[in-house]
Amino acid sequence: MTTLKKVGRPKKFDRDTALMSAVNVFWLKGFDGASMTDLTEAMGVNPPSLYAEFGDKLNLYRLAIDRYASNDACSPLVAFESEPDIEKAVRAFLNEVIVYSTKHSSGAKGCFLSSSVATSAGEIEGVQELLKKAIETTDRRLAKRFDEAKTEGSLRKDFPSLERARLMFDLRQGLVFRARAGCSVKSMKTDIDQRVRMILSDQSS
Amino acid sequence: MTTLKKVGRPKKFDRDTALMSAVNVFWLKGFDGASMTDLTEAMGVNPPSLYAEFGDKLNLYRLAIDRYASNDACSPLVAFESEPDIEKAVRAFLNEVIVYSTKHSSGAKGCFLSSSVATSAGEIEGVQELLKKAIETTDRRLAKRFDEAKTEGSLRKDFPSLERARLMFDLRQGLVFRARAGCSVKSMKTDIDQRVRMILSDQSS
DNA sequence: ACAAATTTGTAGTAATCATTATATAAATGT
DNA sequence: ACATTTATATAATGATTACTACAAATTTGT
Repeated sequence: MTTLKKVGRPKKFDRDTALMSAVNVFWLKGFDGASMTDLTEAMGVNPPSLYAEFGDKLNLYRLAIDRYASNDACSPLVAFESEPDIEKAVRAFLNEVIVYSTKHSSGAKGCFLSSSVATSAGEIEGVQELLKKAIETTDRRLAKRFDEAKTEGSLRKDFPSLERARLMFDLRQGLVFRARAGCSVKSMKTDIDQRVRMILSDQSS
Repeated sequence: MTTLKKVGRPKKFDRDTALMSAVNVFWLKGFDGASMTDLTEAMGVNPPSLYAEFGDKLNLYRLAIDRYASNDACSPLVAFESEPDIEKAVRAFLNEVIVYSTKHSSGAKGCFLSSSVATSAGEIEGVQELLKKAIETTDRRLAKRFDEAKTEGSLRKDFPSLERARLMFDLRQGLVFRARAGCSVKSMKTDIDQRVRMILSDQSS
């Protein structure tokens, strides 16, 4: 039984959907640019309910970051992990980064963490730590896929998984920054083939 | 004659130094996070004088972005351009990006454009265009140095200057993002040698 | 010395901000 | 049926926001 009857008037909103709406508002406008009015309207939650459920604005922001950062379904990562062929997987990752950062349904460009949260890392307590953790987690998640390709035999034994994971992730920042700046999909896609080769290249030479 | 006597009470501030102080405040706090009180205090300019000199907050922001983006003395670029040996030049660029984004005198981490301005590109009119222009200008400025190395003979004739310029710039975004998230200098420096080789590598194989 | 011009410093404006007090509505338990 | 519990809706709170009116201060020109 997941739905156990509770006393009192039932909530009008779903916690997780409301939180994702908050992510979209913060993504589009940033922490300081997003007003509580923006948030309550987008989330469909009245101020008193919002404060009861999520605490104050800062706490809601931290929860939004955490929700976004711990999203296993992040499409570029999923694309990278679900494609069996490692070369196609790397290509799918880069492709999906471009699609994701230019065509998100909320209208926000780039990536919530690197295009919006980064700004508040200088001032808002706790944000920098959340960001750092998200980066390290993603580095490891990317490296894991490379490690699997190594044990499976499609990548050579001395392939530097973590180093190339960081490379992929850093290239990603470039793409999302360009997306936020309004660069065209076409202009960003021109370098993909070359970058796939680089990421998988043997640099012992 | 640069200093011509003007009637009226003289200004107490230097326009350009005040503008650079504004850059630092916006860099640290973002557009919405920076209050006019923050700005007037840091710039040493009273509100009426500020409005007379720079217009409203939005116009000051645009001027600050323009001042920062058109700074020929950007230390990573200068390092890249002034080192004669192309391999050392690439290494100097990456090194300087790390130093710049972690040790800036204002206390702000990362890069003003990618760590702060990017947030406002979603909402504030004109910012996205300024960003895009800055990216394209930097891409070309980096490519120019590669072209010079080609004509001078230290890089092969078919070296793809603009493609590698974009690569360098995108890798830079990764570094400044990590810096903003509080990653250590040491952790970021580990990949430099490998990345230098990649940027200069021959990918015809 | 005095008028004209321009900036400074202070104190204010109206609007918006995050947050909360109050009252009403909708569920369950007995 | 009625008390208890929880969430809702509205409106108000004090603080802060961007911005400006006003008077004093400091320069040049005559």
